[in-house]
Amino acid sequence: MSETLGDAGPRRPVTLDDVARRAGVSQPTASRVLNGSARKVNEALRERVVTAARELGYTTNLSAQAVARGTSRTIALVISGISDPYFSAMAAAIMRQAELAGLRVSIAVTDRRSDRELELVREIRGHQPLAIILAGTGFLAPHPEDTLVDELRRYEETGGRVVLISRTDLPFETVSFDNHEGARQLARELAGLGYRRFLLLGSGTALLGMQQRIDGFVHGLADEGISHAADRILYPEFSWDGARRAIESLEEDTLREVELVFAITDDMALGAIAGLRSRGVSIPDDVAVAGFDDITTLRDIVPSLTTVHVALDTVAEEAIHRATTDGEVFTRKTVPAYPVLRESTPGV
Amino acid sequence: MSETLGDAGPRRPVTLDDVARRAGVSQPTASRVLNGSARKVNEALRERVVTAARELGYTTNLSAQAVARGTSRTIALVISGISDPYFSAMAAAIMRQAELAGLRVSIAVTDRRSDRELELVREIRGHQPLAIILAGTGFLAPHPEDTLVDELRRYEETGGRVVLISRTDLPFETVSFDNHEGARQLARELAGLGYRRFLLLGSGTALLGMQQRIDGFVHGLADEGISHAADRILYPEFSWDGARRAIESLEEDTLREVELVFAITDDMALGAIAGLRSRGVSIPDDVAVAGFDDITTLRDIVPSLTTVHVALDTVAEEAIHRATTDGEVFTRKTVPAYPVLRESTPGV
DNA sequence: GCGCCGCTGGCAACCGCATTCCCGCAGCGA
DNA sequence: TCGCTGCGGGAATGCGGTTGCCAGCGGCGC
Repeated sequence: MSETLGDAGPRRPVTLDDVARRAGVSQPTASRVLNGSARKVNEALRERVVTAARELGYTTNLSAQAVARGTSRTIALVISGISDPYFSAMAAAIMRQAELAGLRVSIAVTDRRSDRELELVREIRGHQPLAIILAGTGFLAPHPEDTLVDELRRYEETGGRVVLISRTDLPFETVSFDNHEGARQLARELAGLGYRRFLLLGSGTALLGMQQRIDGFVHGLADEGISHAADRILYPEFSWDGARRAIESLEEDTLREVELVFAITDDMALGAIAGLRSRGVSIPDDVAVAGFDDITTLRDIVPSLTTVHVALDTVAEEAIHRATTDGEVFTRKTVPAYPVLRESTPGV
Repeated sequence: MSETLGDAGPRRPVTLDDVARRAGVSQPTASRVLNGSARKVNEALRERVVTAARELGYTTNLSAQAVARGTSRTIALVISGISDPYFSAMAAAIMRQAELAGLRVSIAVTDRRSDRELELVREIRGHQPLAIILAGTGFLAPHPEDTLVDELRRYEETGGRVVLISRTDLPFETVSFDNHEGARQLARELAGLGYRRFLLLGSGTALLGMQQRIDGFVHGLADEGISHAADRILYPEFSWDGARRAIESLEEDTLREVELVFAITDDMALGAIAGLRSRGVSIPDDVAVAGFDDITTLRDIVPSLTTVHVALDTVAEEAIHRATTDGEVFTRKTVPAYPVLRESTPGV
């Protein structure tokens, strides 16, 4: 055959037809053998098809399959940023769970731009995945969320499932951490260690989950009879740098009064630490610091960071479960979060 | 119409046909308007089509488009792990460049299992992307690489492009850092700071790029007349924990002689630091430490880590360029890497 | 020995979109 | 006014795979 000499030029990919022909069966039969079908095929034929497929190096054209079936075994994950340790840990957890469920996952990154988020969702809709999981914390301000909601609604109407993680602002299936309770417990533990004068760093951007952490912390302090906490709450830009700058621009007097800084994320806690150090403050001797998220890659920070641990795997599992179980309506589910005390808050 | 009352049950997604019908044009015309076609369409019709599409919330079915066109604007990125800061930074860089080039990127994670890697490549082949970029450091040992090579070859034969990052062991387009030169320059700088007695941490798994870092470092020391360096090279497991354990199980006498530990990755350098600290060694006063990769998320480590900076964006750009430019053969390209001295190596 | 049923393979239609080809039409020059 | 050219719309076909349906075959019961 010309097989032997034809090594140049892009050859056409091997199709199911090729396999069928080589195995001497019809194309539907080959399809039934190679791609999970309910119908049985005679063992001898099955064997021939499998062999032919292997010899030819056949791979199912997943696009064609998706078109024909009208659906795919893929779930789409939308996150804010891939190099953010929180999101990458989340993505890893989701992928782990998805693999267990025999699902592919395709990741899309919004880069924290909500226009991009909308664009991505539209594009994803074009892929007709089984489900869309939105793990990015939504930024309410910039663009009309209704457009996004519309888009997601449309997607749901055509049989897709939408799952939100840590984002209770949209009317879809939601899985989130117990931000309020986690922060509250943390506050109580810290109060138990003798801390009394706190500085809280929230998010300048309106983020529901983040505000819950602030509220929970304040609530926890109130539980312990510390009621003046709400005086010292800052809302800098929601980032490492935002936290650092907030600390750096603090009045000297104000800073001197602070015993402990609680930031709503580990990332911001690190920014706060950087800011504190640039002002010559020693941690934890002068000021203690606590964060939220318990990010693994921060294990090497010195002093080790007191924070609130969130069960990513549980959240991921719940999310995948909701993504794959259709019909039922779960509404909102909350996963526990609990404080982890480390060296950055040794107590007074 | 029944439109008004039919709000229950999965409705069929809006297709191009629906749009065409509503706009009162033929389906090809709608196609030409909505998806980039060479042919022009009358402005009035174009308008009608666009409006109809918007009103109906039409989204191109990308799978169908891929089937019809036989190709897609997607590139597939294969990395070892998503929560590894190095890979997530790499992925972020690739996505940035891809977006500039108007490409989608779908990420697949091997979890460092080479069987999974093979499986993924087969699956990816089924998606018929424009290109496959393999950024994971290959693990040569476990499975016959030829199978992977076969698979990639097949993919190339059907018009796809394969690009490898930091992985010079396979016969495809390759972009990598100048590991050797980067490490060599670092060694020379450190020698210039007065360090003389080094401990090197390599990779127990055979990884070409990683070995180059060791070789380059040794070479650099030799440049400075330090020739006995090769005595103190350890090859622990290629991970944070591997490095930590290697340090912890060091003989007391051996440890006492060490002035500086060079690890082939920042990750391992951190493991080494953890190990050193657990043995009561102060950094950098007793022992200095240097790594490789210059991972951004480690900015908060104290003391800040001396390392070798790699230009991720340049690598990503080169990779995308190779992924999109067909016909030409680029073979192997090297991107510079240069040392960055920080607090972890103050000099003797 | 006949009829019925169940099993399994193949035919053909179909999924949603792109593209080729054909044809009508307007515009232009002669 | 006629013919030619060029543009743009539409019918038909194809992409790779799936699935409803029919037909043929073998097994079984009576």
